[in-house]
Amino acid sequence: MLINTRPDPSPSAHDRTYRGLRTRIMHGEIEPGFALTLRGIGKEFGVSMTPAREAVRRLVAEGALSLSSSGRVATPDLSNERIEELAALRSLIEVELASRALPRAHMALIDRLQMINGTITTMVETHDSVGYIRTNLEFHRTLYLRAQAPAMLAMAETVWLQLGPTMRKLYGKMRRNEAPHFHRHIIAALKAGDEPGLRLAVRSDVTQGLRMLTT
Amino acid sequence: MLINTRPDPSPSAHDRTYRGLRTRIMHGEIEPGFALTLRGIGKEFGVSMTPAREAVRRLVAEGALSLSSSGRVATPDLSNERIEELAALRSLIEVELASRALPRAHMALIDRLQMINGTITTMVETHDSVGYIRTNLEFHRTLYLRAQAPAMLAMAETVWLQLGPTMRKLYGKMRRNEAPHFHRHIIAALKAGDEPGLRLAVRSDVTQGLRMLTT
DNA sequence: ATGGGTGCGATGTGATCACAAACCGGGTCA
DNA sequence: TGACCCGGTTTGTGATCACATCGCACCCAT
Repeated sequence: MLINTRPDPSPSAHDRTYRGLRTRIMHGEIEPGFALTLRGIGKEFGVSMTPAREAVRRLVAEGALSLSSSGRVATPDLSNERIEELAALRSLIEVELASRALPRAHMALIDRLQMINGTITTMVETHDSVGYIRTNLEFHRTLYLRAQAPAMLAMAETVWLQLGPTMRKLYGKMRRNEAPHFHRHIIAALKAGDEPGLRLAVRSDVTQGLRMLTT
Repeated sequence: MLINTRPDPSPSAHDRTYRGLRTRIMHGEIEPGFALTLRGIGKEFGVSMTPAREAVRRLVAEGALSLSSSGRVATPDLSNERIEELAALRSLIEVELASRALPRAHMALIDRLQMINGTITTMVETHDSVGYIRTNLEFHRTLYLRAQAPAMLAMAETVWLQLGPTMRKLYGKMRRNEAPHFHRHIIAALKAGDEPGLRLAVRSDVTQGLRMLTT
């Protein structure tokens, strides 16, 4: 009766457009500063301008897109200060999410995380930066889902969304030859039930990428 | 040239509608579960359905409004678990904001906070719950503006927005006869440059209201 | 009298259109 | 040669319309 957790049986045109754009942005498939047009988005998703505009407005509200003064829409090119803020937000929220997930982390979850981490290694080896970002986010989301904190998770995803295009630039320029080793620390802390260690590992993993950009 | 921090010289119809609704929601002028209609919103702000729909979509994206399965829009009626999450988010983000504002807090800021706190007392005495919520938020925003962290502040305001209608219910039912005394602790810690004290005071102030609801 | 079906009004959705502003050329003149 | 102007084109905005869906109340049959 009140269970509306169903993912929506008939996705509206607006929702398809929104989800499509959102995924592309979050996974870093669009470079910072790239300009989009409503008619172009509409044509791409087979809808008219109206749903395209709603999807764009929604993404602007979430900080995934930037609206210039004349209404032109583009992916944002973040300043270093803003990147630092967003990294700090990631750290704050995700450390809390990990901490809440810890007591509920069964062995099945840890196995799944290890499997995802293996996929990340594959992505690194094949130099698939989009796949790397997507799988890395899947690693974090899988862990945080156990926290049973949907509002916090939504907040964290909003931050990921804002960092999407920048992550593309970041991981594009860094010589990456191995999966993030802090993921192993996270898994180890989960196994040991070590909360301080988990918090430190998550914080380190989240803020490691930042150092590449602002220095 | 690139300075588009100007608050927008000609507010569009969509923006007026959005801001109007947002203010009313954040200040607790609408009770939880109240239903709105696009045509009603349009008539109220003198615009057509299109800008009204965009404003609603934006507010839904920010969690300020809830979209039922059939597309009907209403202010959300939050569960206790969600309220706890949002309170925890407020605590995480606002403690960080206060901490970042501390080194930049001059005497003029402290004076201004004390003045706002006086206004809060007035609001309490006149039983103006909307005015109370508005002035209380002004107190926090004035402090956090000094942190020079716009992304974090935006995140905090999003949380306020989601809690708006619930705050109305909360402050409506509590017998309140004095301004929140943790505000005095905040001001004292600012004066003393006491960061741990400030963090504790902010955390206490933010989570105090929660206890009224979930118990 | 009451339960269920039916039709009308209200509501959200998406497409289309008219319009204004912005952008991007080329062409012209100093 | 270079800067400036100007017109065509692109783009966002907001209004309006047609339509599907939902809710609700009224009415009829049992």
